[in-house]
Amino acid sequence: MNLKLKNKNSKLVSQLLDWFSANARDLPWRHTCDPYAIWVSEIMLQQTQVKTVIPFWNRWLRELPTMESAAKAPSDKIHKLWEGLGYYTRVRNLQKAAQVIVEKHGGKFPQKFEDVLALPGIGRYTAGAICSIAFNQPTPILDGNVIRVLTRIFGISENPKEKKTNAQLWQMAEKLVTHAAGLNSSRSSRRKEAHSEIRNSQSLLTSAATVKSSCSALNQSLMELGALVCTPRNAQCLICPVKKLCVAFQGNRVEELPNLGKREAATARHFIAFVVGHKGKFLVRQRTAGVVNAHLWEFPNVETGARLCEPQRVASEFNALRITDPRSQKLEPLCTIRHSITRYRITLEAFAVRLKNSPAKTGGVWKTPAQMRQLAFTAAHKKLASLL
DNA sequence: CATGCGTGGGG
DNA sequence: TCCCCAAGCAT
Repeated sequence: MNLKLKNKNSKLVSQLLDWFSANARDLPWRHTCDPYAIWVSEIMLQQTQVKTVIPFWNRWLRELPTMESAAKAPSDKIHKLWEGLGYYTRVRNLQKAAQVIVEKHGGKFPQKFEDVLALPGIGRYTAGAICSIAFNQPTPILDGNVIRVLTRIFGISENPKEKKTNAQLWQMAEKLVTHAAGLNSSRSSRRKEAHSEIRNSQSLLTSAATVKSSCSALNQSLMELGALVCTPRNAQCLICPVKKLCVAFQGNRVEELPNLGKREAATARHFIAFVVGHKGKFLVRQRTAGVVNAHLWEFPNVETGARLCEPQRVASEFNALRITDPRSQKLEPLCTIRHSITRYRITLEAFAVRLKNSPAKTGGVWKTPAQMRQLAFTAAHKKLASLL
């Protein structure tokens, strides 16, 4: 039994490495061996699709190419570079970690797993990904893709979020990457050199027999298979390199796995926003720390219980903001934006307001469109800003 | 350990 | 249109 499993793992690893050698996508962060650049890609890729990340990663590396530049960049700049990616705590933790690396590690990215794990914004997955991909260490990874791939290959029907099952999956991932470590063609003394060779010469497309960074390649192969073949729906089992070893495929259970519970239903919410213009400037405000979209910019807005149709009620909401004398304004419907944020479906009705009188003191700031382009707006409000 | 955190792609 | 979910982490 034990021998059987070991044999299965061995076959899985070599077939995954072969498949990855021939099918790995040409992604920009696969052209570098700079741990800083790989780290940035891993943070951006958390809960975010590859296709979305590519332009953000290119822009970030162009604007902040080094650890030092990231550590000392202004807050406005890092938020603007992250604008549209979501989960903005990630970018603040990224900068905090860069500052820690500059101050405590001499600006050099740490290689010890425990040191990497201790950095803000880096959990078990990301630490494992960096140590394996950048340093070819046999550190396991377990993300959404790997969970899907492993639950199907091994036919695990328990919910992978349960503590016991989750631990089991981490153990499987560890066994696989440990197997891969034994396949490194170079001896330990040459491993590092060989590793940088493969990344620099872009020899991702070599056969497994010559793979020199097996830990890196194995971990990436699991995620790549999950992204390209072993997908949540319409999995391409017929072209899967490990279909013969896959319990779910052999038992026709692919659609059932992984067994993730059901999601909480979305809740509808309604907001109205005001685009207030006066002498070529517009009133905007920065969201406070500790709320959704903290530190990002937006137009003045309020949540309403339901969709507001009557102009009287909209005017009443605007007056409550005490921006100007109630009689000196003109409200014009601008647009309606629908978007989702976490588990809320939001309808945002926007109104343009042209002030006739001077505005009162408000909690916001007056900015020209050119100034606003330097600031990071929430996705919905960025659409409003683009109308100006 | 459950929950909050964003946004956009794709079926 | 609606829903799932994506290279997770912090609290």
